[in-house]
Amino acid sequence: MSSGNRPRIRAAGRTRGVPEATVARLPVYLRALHALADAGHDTVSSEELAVAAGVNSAKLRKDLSHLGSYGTRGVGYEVALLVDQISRALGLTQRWAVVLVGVGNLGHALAGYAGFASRGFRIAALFDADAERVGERIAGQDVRHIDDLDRVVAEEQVSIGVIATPADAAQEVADRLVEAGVTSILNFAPCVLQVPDGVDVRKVDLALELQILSFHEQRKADSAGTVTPLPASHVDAREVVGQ
Amino acid sequence: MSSGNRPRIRAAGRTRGVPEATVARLPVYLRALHALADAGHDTVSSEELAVAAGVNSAKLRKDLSHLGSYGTRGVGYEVALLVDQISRALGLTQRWAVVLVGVGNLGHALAGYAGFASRGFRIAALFDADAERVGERIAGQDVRHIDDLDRVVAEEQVSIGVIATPADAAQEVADRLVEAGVTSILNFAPCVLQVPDGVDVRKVDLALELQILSFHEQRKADSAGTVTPLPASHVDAREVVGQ
DNA sequence: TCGACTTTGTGCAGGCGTTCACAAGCGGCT
DNA sequence: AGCCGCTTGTGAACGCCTGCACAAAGTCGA
Repeated sequence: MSSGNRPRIRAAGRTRGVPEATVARLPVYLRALHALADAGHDTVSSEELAVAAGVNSAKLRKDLSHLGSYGTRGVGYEVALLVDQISRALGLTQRWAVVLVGVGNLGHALAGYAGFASRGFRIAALFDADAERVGERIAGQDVRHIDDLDRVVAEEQVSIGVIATPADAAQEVADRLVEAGVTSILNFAPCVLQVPDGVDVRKVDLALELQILSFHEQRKADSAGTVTPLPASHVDAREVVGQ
Repeated sequence: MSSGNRPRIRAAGRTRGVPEATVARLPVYLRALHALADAGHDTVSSEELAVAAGVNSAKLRKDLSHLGSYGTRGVGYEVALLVDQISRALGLTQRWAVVLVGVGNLGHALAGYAGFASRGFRIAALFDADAERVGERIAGQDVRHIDDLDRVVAEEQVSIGVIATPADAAQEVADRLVEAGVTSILNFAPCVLQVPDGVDVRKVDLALELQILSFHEQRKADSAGTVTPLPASHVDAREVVGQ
């Protein structure tokens, strides 16, 4: 996880005590619920929603129980209510302002990614260190120079930063983001970032995922070779969907 | 999880018994080792490498112990040897052929992403269903029509497919990939894929990561509000780096 | 050659997450 | 009104992962 290994913090707040693993699945449930709502469903059972989200129904129910009791026994969950509750738990009732640093290949794509806007995030500004790129217009935004970062973050109440620079620039960008007041960073650069306590970092490493797939591919090839020479005969029953 | 929750498979093969959580970290170690090698380091201690990879040193040693005993007590690990062993474990001694389906905003960026090539993956072909896009030249490759998928996968021995299409097209693309013989899929479309047993799916959801950050941001804001009105006073000591 | 120091590899305990299985609760039908 | 069937919410068991702490094993210097 992934992921959740550190003890979750029992801080004061409505959503305290929600396990990290659950938090990571809430967006998936939310997406499935939106799809169900669009399809005209009014209520949904844990079994149906679990299938749509690709998880076990018991896990789903336990996840939802961390947010409260919003189901009706014998009936299921009201889709609209659940959308509202999960959105609230995830903090999506407000529209977060995000800055994106690095408008190279990947940064370009991220700037134009519709999924951000549709899920409650607003790209407040694009930055790059390359003077050549400053002023370029991408997805309705002018690319600004990284030196303007402090001002924009303060003016636009930005708390989330996205790093899409080359790896060798990522740490410096992270430092500047933190100094400007950003407290959450999504890092696409293939490197480990050092940040002070209180700053959350999540990383997305495109090549890393492929390398994990490579591991399993090799394993399949090995076992196919040792067990039986047929290529697609005995591959084992697995999925890795969960991340 | 992310991640590793299903029981790992004890299949016949050299790398059996490597926990999923360990597999997910091996690429990180590998990257750190490459950086150390470039910096001229010949050997490295578990403590040094752990810092570079952002993990606990005991965890690192236990991870490496799953691959075998490649360290020297009192000295550390030989960088070159470790690179070799991890590469072998991950199946990176061969160069995997990958097909990329969907050359929209994100697909474009992925096609040009240098990190794939530098880590042992070769993009064998680009595909799109839009006739408008077929023939377009991206990163030295001609975009082909999705109907050519079967032929290319067979000819080029492709076992890994990357989906970068809109969500509503992803399932059909996945079906066609599987039918063509692909056994590992990296899915960038924001939806859950149904695939037969024996096919591995990993998903990367850009908006999902932001939503997780949103959750923690809200929690910080809540606790800052309830504990003390100062904005950046008491944010709790956390990192989420691990994923 | 011997002793001191350094670092690996691992046994073990604790915590988190997943899953099973079932009691509790709600709606609908008679 | 009462019963039946369905679904939620959760107690409990199990397994994986993490991190501590230490013995084993190697190097370096005298």
